[in-house]
Amino acid sequence: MSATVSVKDVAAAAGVSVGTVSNVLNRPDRVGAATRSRVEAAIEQLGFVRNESARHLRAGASRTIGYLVLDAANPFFTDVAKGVEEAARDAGLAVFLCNSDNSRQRERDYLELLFEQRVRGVLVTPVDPAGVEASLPPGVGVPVVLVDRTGGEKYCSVSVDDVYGGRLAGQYLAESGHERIAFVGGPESVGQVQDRLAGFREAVEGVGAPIVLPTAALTVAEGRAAGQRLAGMPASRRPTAAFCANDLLALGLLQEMTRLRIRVPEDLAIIGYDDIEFAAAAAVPLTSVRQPRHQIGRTAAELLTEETEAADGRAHRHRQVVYLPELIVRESTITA
Amino acid sequence: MSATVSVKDVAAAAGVSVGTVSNVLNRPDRVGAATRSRVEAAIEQLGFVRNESARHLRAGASRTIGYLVLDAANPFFTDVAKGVEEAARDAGLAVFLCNSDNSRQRERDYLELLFEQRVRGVLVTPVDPAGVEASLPPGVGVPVVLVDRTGGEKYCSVSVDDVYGGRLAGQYLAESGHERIAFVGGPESVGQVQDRLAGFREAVEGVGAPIVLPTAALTVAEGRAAGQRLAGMPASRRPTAAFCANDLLALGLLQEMTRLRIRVPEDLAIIGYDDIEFAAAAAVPLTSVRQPRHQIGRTAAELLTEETEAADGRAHRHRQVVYLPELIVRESTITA
DNA sequence: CATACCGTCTGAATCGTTTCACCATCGACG
DNA sequence: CGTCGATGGTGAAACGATTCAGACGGTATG
Repeated sequence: MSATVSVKDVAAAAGVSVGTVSNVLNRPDRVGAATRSRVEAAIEQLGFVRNESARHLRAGASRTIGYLVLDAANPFFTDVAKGVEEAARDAGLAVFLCNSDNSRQRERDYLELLFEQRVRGVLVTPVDPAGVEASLPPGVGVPVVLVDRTGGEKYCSVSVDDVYGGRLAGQYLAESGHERIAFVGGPESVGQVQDRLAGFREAVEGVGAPIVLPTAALTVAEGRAAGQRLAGMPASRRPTAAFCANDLLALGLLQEMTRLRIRVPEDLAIIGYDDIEFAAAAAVPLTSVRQPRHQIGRTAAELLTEETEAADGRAHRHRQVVYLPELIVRESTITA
Repeated sequence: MSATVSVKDVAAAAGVSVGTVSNVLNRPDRVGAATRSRVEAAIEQLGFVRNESARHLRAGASRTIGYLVLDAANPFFTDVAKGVEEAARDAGLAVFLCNSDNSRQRERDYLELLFEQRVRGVLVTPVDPAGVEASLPPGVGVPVVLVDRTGGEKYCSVSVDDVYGGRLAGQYLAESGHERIAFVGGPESVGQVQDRLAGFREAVEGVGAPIVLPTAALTVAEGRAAGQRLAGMPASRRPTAAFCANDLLALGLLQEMTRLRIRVPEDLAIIGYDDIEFAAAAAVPLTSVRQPRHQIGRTAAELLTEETEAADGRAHRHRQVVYLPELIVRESTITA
């Protein structure tokens, strides 16, 4: 039981050579029917499970890719992951999910682990927009595709134009007549936050600079905290609209407003970002900037397989796919 | 670049034998300082990355575990996963997350993959409570721990007493004076659903049998659908309280009630299950049966490492850890 | 001076699978 | 009857890292 069964054991039990066992496993048609069933019986009976490490050591290529995600608890990423898995499955690959949880250290550790495993390729949403390359030992021969970030010319990437998304939100609020407008989000080190704020700033310029409420993370709890700060402002100077860097923040903010009896959208209009499922499911359904989450995942996985296959032939040109987000208007911003 | 570098290349570059390179990697103290730095320079310069497959083939043990999850989009599981990762990290292990997405087929595929990789151990929340063993090729020597399910005597497991949880919800509603009570959940094949309903049934027996609204899945969308069915009932016969098999359903139900202007909790009290973060963040904060999500994950990972280590020594006795859930009362059931 | 011993390094064997050149058997064909 | 082709099977080499018995100087010990 405890001793693991190898092809050798199977071969002995079936009275054939190891080569034949391997053939049964990989090209059954090359083997006579009688022998084949004898080998198959032995496999079944001994409970043989092929050792990937050995197979892989010989073959050089694995059938697995890794997706290193920034925050597994954020529904945005799990939706992207679903797209990834779908496309990977179509290509006959399996996906290992890893969670860097916003930690540069864990990101590095997991990348190293994935490279050591010689996975077919790696998808990664990097913690630090700039420092991707620092964490990526170059030239291991493992293709890397950036997800939800661009990576210059050095990598394939799939991203969404966050500046444009911020602009969408800003324009909409400005056109709705709001004059005191807040931006809730942080930390600034996150590229997505920077870009969304930049686009937003630009769009609301006409009505004045936005009040920035920085947060320590993109979580529901931080959204609630920002809500308290916002509620603490005198009503005459309090913003009438808030754009949150993601939906988790927006949901937290919304909850806190409800608790403090500040009406949404009458007293405060709220826009989120990502359009996760919980955004529509909130009691005051959330206006949000939608990203094609599923599509992002699919495309990323497709770029990866493309790069993998190109490696065999001639050189591969890195591509940067950029999607445009879309504003989904719901009750949280509609004033009658 | 494309050709991968092996210890042999490093050895050649540093002018030493492969054995020495290996020693630098694994027991640096056995190697002279001068030689060591020469080897390290070569490693750095060639961009050498150790091939896990080879190392592992020789060593027989990997430093990775797998966690095969039922639904990566359900925050409950991502929270459990966080606990798993934490404990695994303490034990020096890395975690690969896999998502069976409620599909028996994918569950089998991923288990096979993990076994083939000879991971140190596997945590799994099985799709089918009964058919775990069917999917688990026995005796591969890879320890398996069941999460959120019990597995008889054959596996270690960490679970929560779902019957008790259902009873908690039922008792609370019955004591609150509700007489027409609904249960929202499904499919019945899911063990968790069965148990929660059983406990619930038992507890509300005194006030009459619950009205069961079956759902096809444990998702927000299905919760909304159930809400429509519920709203379609004549007000005189409509339940005054609903217990949902998980929080996603409850959130969907809540949203639909709000949309249809059925007041929560005045017209309909709602109890969810899991107490995910979004439950507290809902605009009508949700009463919910809380499971120690994080603790479940930690304990599961600890049982796994325990079993792994015991394998070396004498026989291992499987343990079943069962936690008790706790009712968290919030506004969604409080009638003034 | 011979011996023992230490620190350092080498080289070959090993893990389990795949692959490939090669062998045996047999029927068909000229 | 010899030859040719299939067809089905064999066995050893190879993948890359680890490990272990031993080689080689050099120093301390008796």
